[in-house]
Amino acid sequence: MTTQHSDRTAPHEDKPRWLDADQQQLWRAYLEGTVRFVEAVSREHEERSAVSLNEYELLVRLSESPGRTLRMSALAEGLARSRSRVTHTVARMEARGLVRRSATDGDRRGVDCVMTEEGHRTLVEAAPAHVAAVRRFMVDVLTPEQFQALGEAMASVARACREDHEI
Amino acid sequence: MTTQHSDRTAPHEDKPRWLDADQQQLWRAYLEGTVRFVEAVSREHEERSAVSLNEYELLVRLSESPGRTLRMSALAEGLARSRSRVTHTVARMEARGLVRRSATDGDRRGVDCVMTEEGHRTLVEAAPAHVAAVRRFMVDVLTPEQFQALGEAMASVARACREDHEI
DNA sequence: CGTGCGTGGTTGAATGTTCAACCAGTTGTC
DNA sequence: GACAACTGGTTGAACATTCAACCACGCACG
Repeated sequence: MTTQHSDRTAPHEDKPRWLDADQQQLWRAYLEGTVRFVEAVSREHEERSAVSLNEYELLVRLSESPGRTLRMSALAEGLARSRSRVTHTVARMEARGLVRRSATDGDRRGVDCVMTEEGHRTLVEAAPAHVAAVRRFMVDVLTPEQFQALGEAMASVARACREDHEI
Repeated sequence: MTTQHSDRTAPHEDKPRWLDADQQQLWRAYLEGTVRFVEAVSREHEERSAVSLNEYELLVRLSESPGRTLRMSALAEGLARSRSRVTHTVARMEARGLVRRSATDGDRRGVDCVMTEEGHRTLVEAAPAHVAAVRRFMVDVLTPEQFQALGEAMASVARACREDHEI
């Protein structure tokens, strides 16, 4: 693992010094942690479930919405994904019978995405493995205080990103 | 099978209650924060730089290695990406003159990836915008204590994931 | 030696994502 | 009420990633 990081010799000269050494280390830990975490959770989905992590998250959103229904744009916004990506994903899931599309009433531009019974069943089947993975790789390895600090910090980050994007 | 479950009552009924309400909220914040953050930083790269966030991270690894060189497998492991993915990415970057491949000496199976002068120049040009984005969307919106807690928590998560993967 | 197995890396096809162009419907404005 | 600008969504081609099959080399053991 190449976390060799040093001021002593040439190798590091290239990187502008933009955080002090301690901060660098924290930043690296953040990077590695997030990527390994989604990797680990995704792996669980591939191995044990009929839907990918992405699809699972989409189903979760639908399951939480009244009528198990959400507009395409609301889905995209809620998942922080491009509209195009959601269109394609939903198309594939529709072909598998997990969701179904229907016109939004009131606004004829809109399209509602509705979770089917089959989609619901799939979600329920996938949930335990998902939950177990999140526990195993995150919740259970942190103290409650750490988990809370993590959530609060990321809430601030999310807000900053959201604000910037909207402007 | 049109066994309508009670759609209109508790919208949340579907999701097994696997974390208490507060924890749910923290978990959601984590999810949203991480995805919006990479989205925001990526956007900066698309807009202001010649390399994507992925390619940038690869160049950073090389810049930190002696001789600006790393074996393909070391790159893959360090970046937590599949070997295949690194092969393809490096192929594209090689075509653009950012890196170059050469045989590892001592082990004729191995391939070294070397950052070129051009690649180095590109990295140096891209760095300020990258740094600014990370500061703007994360470091500057957190207190030092928050940032530290975040880094430490993710270090634990990373360790848990790594251990699981190796076994 | 030779055979078998593990490692390092590539390949190409299938799959998923992005990007830009587009269509249809809505809203505002004069 | 007509026209421009905006919103919601789709399309298809370009691009990126994954997956499984594969090749070449190294290592161990008979």
